[in-house]
Amino acid sequence: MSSDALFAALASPARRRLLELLLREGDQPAGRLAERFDMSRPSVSEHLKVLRDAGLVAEARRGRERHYRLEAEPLMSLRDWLSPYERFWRERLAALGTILDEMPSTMDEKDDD
Amino acid sequence: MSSDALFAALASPARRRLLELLLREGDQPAGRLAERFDMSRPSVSEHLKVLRDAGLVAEARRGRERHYRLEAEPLMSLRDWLSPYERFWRERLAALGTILDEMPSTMDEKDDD
DNA sequence: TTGATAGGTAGGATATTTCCTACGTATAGT
DNA sequence: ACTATACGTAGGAAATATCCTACCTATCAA
Repeated sequence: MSSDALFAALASPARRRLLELLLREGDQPAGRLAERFDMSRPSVSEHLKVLRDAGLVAEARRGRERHYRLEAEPLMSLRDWLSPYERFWRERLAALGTILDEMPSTMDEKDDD
Repeated sequence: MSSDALFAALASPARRRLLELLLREGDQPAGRLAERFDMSRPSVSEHLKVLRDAGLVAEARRGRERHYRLEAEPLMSLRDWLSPYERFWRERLAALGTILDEMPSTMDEKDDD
């Protein structure tokens, strides 16, 4: 409902890395995820909690392990949030193109970057 | 370059609101933006600084005013960040569709939630 | 030049985040 | 039943974020 939790969850590099690991390597138990981090296991566990609260991951208990899986749905609301900005961006690009089209053609120099 | 500053900038509701104001109402001087907030003008000014540092807004000095405008380009890197998750999301949706297709057709009950 | 306006910066109080080391709970294996 | 493993939670230290009230600078207008 509130996108605040979503944006806040994504603000931490550690949490974005967790999402990326789940995306690229699939579901994993918490411990296996934690191994990859320089930080303590409980800290990773807390980051997982933030992601859980934001609906970005879900856990499934398998024996004494807890397997986490990516839940991408909330990210689709991020895409929705983004889209008017994308429209804005495209309009600016289009306007820039028009300006360039209207420029004297004698201005053809090489541009490198 | 680093997306950390971008995500961090978007983490604050006040800053997202600033972006939205610039998107929907166009360029505005800092003071006019600040009027809309419950917080003090210097606080808004600091939020604008964070947005500036993230490349999300640019200022143009006009007399004693500073007009801010939206710079949507960094948000396009957010879209890029998002896209693999969107692909993931679509694949899950497709998989769900397949499962539903393979279900016995006798299972058509109403579901409410 | 003097005064008013626009808006940034400094310093500080308070809240929040991030990380840690214990510690608790549940499951698996013996 | 006992021990080890997996993993969360508690409590707290330290860093960072958020907000405030001064305060400073630059421009405009008389």
